[in-house]
Order: sequence, then C-alpha cells, then structure tokens
Amino acid sequence: MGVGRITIEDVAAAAGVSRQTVTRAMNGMPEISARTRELVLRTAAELGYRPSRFASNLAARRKSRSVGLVLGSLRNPYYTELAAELLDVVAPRGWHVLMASREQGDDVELVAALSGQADAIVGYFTGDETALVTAARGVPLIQVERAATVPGLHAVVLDFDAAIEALLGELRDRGARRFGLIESGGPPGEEGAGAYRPTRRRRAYERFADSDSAGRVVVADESIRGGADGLARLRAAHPGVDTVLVFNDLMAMGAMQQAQLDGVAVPGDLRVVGVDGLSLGAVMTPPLSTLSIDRRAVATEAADIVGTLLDRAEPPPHPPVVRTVTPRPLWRESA
Amino acid sequence: MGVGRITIEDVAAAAGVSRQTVTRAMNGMPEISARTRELVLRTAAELGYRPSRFASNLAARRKSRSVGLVLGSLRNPYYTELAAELLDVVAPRGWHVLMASREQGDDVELVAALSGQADAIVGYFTGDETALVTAARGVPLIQVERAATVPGLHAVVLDFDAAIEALLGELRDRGARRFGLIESGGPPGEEGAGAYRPTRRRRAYERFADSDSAGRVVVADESIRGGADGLARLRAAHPGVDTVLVFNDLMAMGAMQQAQLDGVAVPGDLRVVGVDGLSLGAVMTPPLSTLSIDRRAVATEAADIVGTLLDRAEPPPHPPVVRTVTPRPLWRESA
DNA sequence: TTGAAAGCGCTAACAG
DNA sequence: CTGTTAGCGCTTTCAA
Repeated sequence: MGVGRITIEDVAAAAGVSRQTVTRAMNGMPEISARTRELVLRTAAELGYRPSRFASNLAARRKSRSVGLVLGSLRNPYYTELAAELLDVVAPRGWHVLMASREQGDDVELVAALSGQADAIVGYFTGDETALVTAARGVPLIQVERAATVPGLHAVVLDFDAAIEALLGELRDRGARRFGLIESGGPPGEEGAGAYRPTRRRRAYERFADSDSAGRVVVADESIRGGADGLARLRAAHPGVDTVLVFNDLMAMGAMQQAQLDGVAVPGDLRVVGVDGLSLGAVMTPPLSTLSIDRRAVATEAADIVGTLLDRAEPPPHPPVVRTVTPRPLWRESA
Repeated sequence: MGVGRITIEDVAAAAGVSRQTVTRAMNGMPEISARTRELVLRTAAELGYRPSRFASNLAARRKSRSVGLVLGSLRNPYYTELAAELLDVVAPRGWHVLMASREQGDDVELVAALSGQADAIVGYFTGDETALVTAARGVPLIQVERAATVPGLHAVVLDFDAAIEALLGELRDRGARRFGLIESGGPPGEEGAGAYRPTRRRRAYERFADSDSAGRVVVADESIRGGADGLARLRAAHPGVDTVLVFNDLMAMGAMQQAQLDGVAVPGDLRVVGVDGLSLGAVMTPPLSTLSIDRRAVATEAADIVGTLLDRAEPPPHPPVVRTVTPRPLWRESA
C-alpha cells in the first residue's frame, strides 16, 4: 500500500522465479513442485507480500458479487435479524454482504461510500430518492418499506395500510375500544434536527382508527427508553386508553416495562401491541403481541430483485421493480 | 459480468469520445464541458454501463480498506452489538465492514471466502488456528476471546478467569452458596456433531467454584430455549442450587422465563447471572444481572490491532499481537 | 477541454 | 513443472 507496495514482481525477483510461479504458489495451484512452492511462500512471507485483491479479482475476471446493506441501526434486533436472513439467502449464491448503519451517517453518504464496493445496495433509506440514485452511480438500490418511484430504485414495500387495518379490526373483536399510538420520532439522539415526519405506520393508524383514537398519538424516541417515556406521556394525556399500538417491538418493550412500574396490568388494564415480530418479545412478561414482519420474505424478495437486475441483459437504469410483503398480527399475550 | 461486459471502451465508442472523457464524466471531474458530460452520461445509461469496481480501485491505486467480521450468530444481540461498535470505530477511518456469520458455514471456509475481499478479518473463530491462518492467505486474523499462538493470528482475549473468580466472590458475599452452571453446547442445530468441548467459561467456573458446585453443570443449546431447558434440567438434577451462572445473557433470559413458569422466585429462591451485558437484560423481570463484556473496548482493540498491522512496514506474518479485556459484573436485580 | 500513452498488480493461455 | 505473452477495465500522467 502507499509508496513501494510489495508486488508479485518483487517476490518473483527475490525468489528467482517468474510471476506466474508466484501466483501458482500463492493460490495453491497444482502445477508446481513442492520445493518451489515452499521457497516462494517463504520469500513471500519474508517480504511481507500481500496480494492486491483488486488486481487479482480483475485479472481473474472474477465476478465476486457483494451487496451493500444499509440498516437503520445495529442495536435493534429487527434490523440485525433482517441482516441474518439476507446473509442466509445470499451466502449460498456466494455473495458477500457489506454492512452499514445509518447511525454512522447520512443515507446518501453511505450509499456513495458503498457504491464503489458493492454491486447492489439494499436498505432502509430515508433520504431523497433522486439524491440516492445519483449517489449510487449506477449501482441498483433496493429500498425496503418505502415505495420506489424513480428509475434505478426498486423496492420491497411493507403494506402497513392493509396490516394495520386488519390489526385494528382484530383488536376491536377482542374488546379494544380506545386506542392510542406511540409513534417514532426517529433514532435517539437525532432530535432537534426538527426533521420529524409522520411515518407510514402513523398515517395508516390515523386512517383506520376511529377519529378519537386517531388523535391519541405521542411521538417518542425510537428506543426502549423512548417507549417507556412514550407510554407515560400517552397515559398522562389520555387516561382512558385501553389499547396501545407501539411503533416497534423495542419501544413496546419499554412501554411494557413502564406499565409494570406504574402498576398497570397488561393486558388487563392495557393492551400493548408492537410491530416487528421480534422473537425476544416472547421472553417478555407477558409475551408481547405484535404485527410481525416476515424478515425472511423481505430478504428473499430483495435478493431476488438484486439477482434479476444484475443478470439482466438490458441496460439499466431499470424501471422500478416492486414487491410487497404484508405484516401479520402475531398474537401472544400482551393484547 | 460474464461474456461481453460493457466496458468504458464501449461507452467511449458509442459517445464518440475517448475513454478518459468517459471517466471524467462518470466521476464528476471538473475538466469537462457540461454538454459532453451529459452526452456521456446518457449513452452510459443507455448501454447499461457499470464500471468495474476492481479495475477502478486498481487503477486509482485506492487503498480502500475493508475488514471482514465473522460472528457466531446475527441472532444474538451480543454479536450484533459488537458489530455495531466495530462499525462505529472503523467508519471514521473510512473502512468498510464485510459481515459473515458462522451460521452460514465453517470458520475456515468463511475466512477463505473473505480473504479475497478483506484486508483483515476479525472474528470469533473456533477452528484450528493453523488451518485458519492458511485459509487467510496472508490476511491478518484477529481472534476475539481465544488467545493467539501462531504467527498471522492475533487476539483480543477475554479474561474469564479473572472475571469469573471475581464474580463468584461477589456472589458469595451476597449469600450465594450452592452454585450451578448452564454451559453452552454450541449453536442450536449443531448438536450431533459430537464436537462439544468445554468452553473457557466453564473451565474458569470449575476452577473457581467450590468442588460441589463445580460438579453442577448442565450443557444446553446456545439459545433462549436452550437456557430454559438447561435450567429445568439443572434444577431436576440438583434441587438445592441457589445461584445459577448462565453461559450468556440470551440463555439466561430463557432460564429466567423457565424459573417464572416453574414458580421459582428470582432472585429470592434462585439467583440468575448471565454473561455479556446486553442492554436488553434490563428489560427483563427482574432485570438481569450479568458479567458484562465491554464491546466497545473489544471493537476498539481489534480495530487498533488491524490498523497497526496494516500500517506496519515490516513484513508479515507478524508475531501475535494480543490485547486483553476483562469482563466485569453488572449488578441489576436477578442476583 | 480533450485525447494518447502508460501503467495499476495480477492471472489465463499457451509454450517450452 | 516452469516461463512468456497478453490482457482484465480503469485512471493517471502528459500532450495537444
């Protein structure tokens, strides 16, 4: 690296052999005598030779594929379980996964950084679509949750409208009457950016809840603490709420903790429902009911879009490819 | 791409300009007229030109660094929080992180696959050290938890001897007398491999517990269910146990759940202590006491080793560089 | 503002 | 078994 990188040429010269012989030794190829191989390996080690992965990938015309993955956070199991699923899905195809998290920086910057290393980028984006596509420099972007409207951008949409309508219906069947929502105000620490915009989950809630319930919304930090805090504020402002829908499971866990602290029985006094379907929710007391997002399906669809796009003969940017996954209620005991 | 990849040359020909002009347009360089740039960009899009990241990295002599990260599982927050910390630590230096999980395959295979893409690989390895170093083909390996004994391998060691000795002492001060251990038998699904080997945590436990306690060990699946199952078996075999140390927090959560099912009060009837220090433990009822591993410190040390090694002028393989992190008890309420 | 030449470091294909 | 010859696809000089 930098000045005077040790190249295959240096090793060849030092060992008194040809470049090709060095290649054969380094890559454990067969057509070489044990002695020569050992000699080469030793001198390579002595010189500190480290092959350039760029040169070797280029020369070998390998088309090792790697997909970038931009997550909202690595501290929320929802995202990491999605990563786990994506890894499971792409590993058999021999693809690599490059991780990035929005905690590290801006959407667009991350995409720009990854675009030089990845053949496609899937992720949770919040930035401007055009800016994202520009930053991607031709690398296809697969956006999860949000729809895609510009060429070069594709999507695995989560249909929260259908899901939340169904959920509220089932909750009413179970006796729920006065709903409230704890909405996410974005990742912790990002407050003050003043950039709060209603999420699709909130919009779906407001659309399908009765009009009184639609007004009972508090915005809180997207974290366990935020959920606890949110519940405290929701109950203070709207004492009569009997059912609370929480932006995600992590926040719902905080809300449950807060309920316990306040002596509110769940689900007796208050039903709590999260969103995500984390397996950890089953360990709560009581186990958390949730609107479960099938992460395996999301990963499969995303990988499938990537595969389709990369194998396509026609020139990109391709018109948006969109798949839909609909979250489903997972009834445990908190509601 | 397979046959007939579209290269910069094709674009140049189609646009009637030189390769260099295409480069300038694609990379947003200044020395080009707006018209030409637009023309080039358009024909590039029409042809579906996608630059080869290998060629461009090679030619530009970029030394974009990427570190591979091999985790035990992406479904255990311990590992993903470690990943989060590592990302935080390396992102400012502009390094990328390539993820892999042992759930996808063998240690050695993963290292072999990553070695062509990463400049260093840090991870939780269980395979044979020599085999790992061979698979790494000169790429430095930084092993977490286990010590490193062969050149090319380095380590961030977790000092469980010191940690568990201290932990048991503090537990005795709190009145604990009859200890038991729920040990990991490895990742779920891997049973039958018959490859169980006592972990360093178990060995430390057996060394520092009284001899009766040292015998009270059950081996269970490394999962929430495994922890639940382990506690059931431990209590059946050794009814008098008043304190149980669990291999990790995830398993400890399962154990707590089982205790609740069985009507065993925690910590009144049974103290439960996990290992890892997951923040999620704080949401349990009661909050989980644990032997906390400072993941930020592990990530920092690992990144530091990587930085040192890659900037070193002397030839690798370097003699092992070893740093140590000592876990510390984090008292919440379960013990 | 544009183009021509000269590699980047490595491996495939072919000889010997 | 080993060496030679051509590139891989792009970016950097340096001229024009």
